[in-house]
Amino acid sequence: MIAMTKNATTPKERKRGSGVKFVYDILRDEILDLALPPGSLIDENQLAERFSMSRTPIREALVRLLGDGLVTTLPNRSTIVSNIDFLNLHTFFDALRLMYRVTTRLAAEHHRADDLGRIKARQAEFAAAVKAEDALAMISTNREFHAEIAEAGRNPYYIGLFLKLLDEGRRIMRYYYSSYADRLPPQYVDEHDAIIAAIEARDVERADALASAHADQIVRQIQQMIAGGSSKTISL
Amino acid sequence: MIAMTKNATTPKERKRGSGVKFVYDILRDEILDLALPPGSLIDENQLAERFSMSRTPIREALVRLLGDGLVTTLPNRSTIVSNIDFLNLHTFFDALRLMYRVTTRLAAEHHRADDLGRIKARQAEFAAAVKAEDALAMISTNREFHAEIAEAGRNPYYIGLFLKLLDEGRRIMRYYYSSYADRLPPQYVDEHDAIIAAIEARDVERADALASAHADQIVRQIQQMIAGGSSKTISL
DNA sequence: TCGCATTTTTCAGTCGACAAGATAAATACA
DNA sequence: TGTATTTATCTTGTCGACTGAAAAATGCGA
Repeated sequence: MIAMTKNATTPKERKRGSGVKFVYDILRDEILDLALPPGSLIDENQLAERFSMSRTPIREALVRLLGDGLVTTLPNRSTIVSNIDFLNLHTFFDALRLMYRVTTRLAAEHHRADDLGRIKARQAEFAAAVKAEDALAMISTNREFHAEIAEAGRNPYYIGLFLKLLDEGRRIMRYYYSSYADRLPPQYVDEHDAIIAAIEARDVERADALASAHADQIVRQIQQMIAGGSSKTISL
Repeated sequence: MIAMTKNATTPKERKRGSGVKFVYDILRDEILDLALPPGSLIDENQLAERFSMSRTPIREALVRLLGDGLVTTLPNRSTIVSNIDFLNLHTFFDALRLMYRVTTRLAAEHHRADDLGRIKARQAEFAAAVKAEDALAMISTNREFHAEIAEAGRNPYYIGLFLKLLDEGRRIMRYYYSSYADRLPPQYVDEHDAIIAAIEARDVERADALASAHADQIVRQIQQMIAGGSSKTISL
């Protein structure tokens, strides 16, 4: 039997219509955290029992995950957690870099007064994670920081792709993540600050350049992790 | 009662597992062709009867369309065909332009021998549509042409977003499309040829520039359609 | 011991039914 | 006659069961 660890799962009753979102969110999280590693078999009956609900809402959640590309279904056979395409990681990096740039550009162009506050709040959270040397928190707060910037850019198409990429990045990082205190480059905090300043000054070109450099940094770090990492030892 | 026009729908039996894809494809097509205009109510029971199958596969198809953003569901109430966000069309144009550029760039960089053949085949189809002054065919063959280029670029993230944008474009064009022979700028054919040449020569920068200009052309034409079009008279 | 055909088992795809929200209709009341 | 409240209807969300297709298990002959 596979992992399929914990946990509670409300023994009580759920509100009508909430069931799907409930299992979707949980499964999605478990996939991105590699609690369900790529290739894991996903059994509908098992999930139905685990969440103590019928197969129907489970199925709907799986269809959504399919749409996100997080699971793959073999026709008439089991559905599995999608594999990470390690051979084509460069396409991922390329798209990630472009989205970093484009969203930051647009934020510099279109941000409104209250956007800055939210962005700075995310940056504070990120700084706290760096200070605490909590790499996992870094990943997630970094995501929120850049997602907030993307929101300020107000292009739903870019936002959608960017979020997808950031999530896939989370999965990749997890994969190559061995120890807690790998290397935590604190210059990220400064780079974030510089990006914020450029956005605030509405300096589109500078924002672009900074985001580009920042993206290169991050991509490089991930590539280092991949190259040097003891890999596949998923701690925690 | 709403439109929900034609048609046959296989009276015979379907193969197991094909049901969902079947209704998904048809509904998707009808939405993009505005046979189901934005805001249309989508009734599961009605569809179930129309396709003579249970509500379950219908439902799954709708969930997929939801993932594509083509339909919207009001909780516990009906699902409707998603509206076109006319107020933010500029975000659409912006993303479309970028994807035109990026995919063409990558095609120039990464295309392989047999890619050119496929691309040229699509271009031939496009030229035929132009010659026939069939604007609807132009839209669809133009889509296939650029989709083929995107495939040659081999970045699944860009391909995904680009296809989504091209489909949304089809819907928008349909919306503002009044007469068959609006204006059919034949220079598109030449522009396509130039793009092909640049890709073949692996001249990335030239391919980028040409794609950029081409995108601007197309965007401009759509904007003209919107501005001058008698609008909302959806013929055919 | 191995390869192939056959049976068994498992699980995805589909179905019909029921129950809970929500809306529209009907009724009561001021 | 207009507004509030109850009732009826309609539709979605969920359920349990059935069916069939593919994989695993079994049997058999070389």
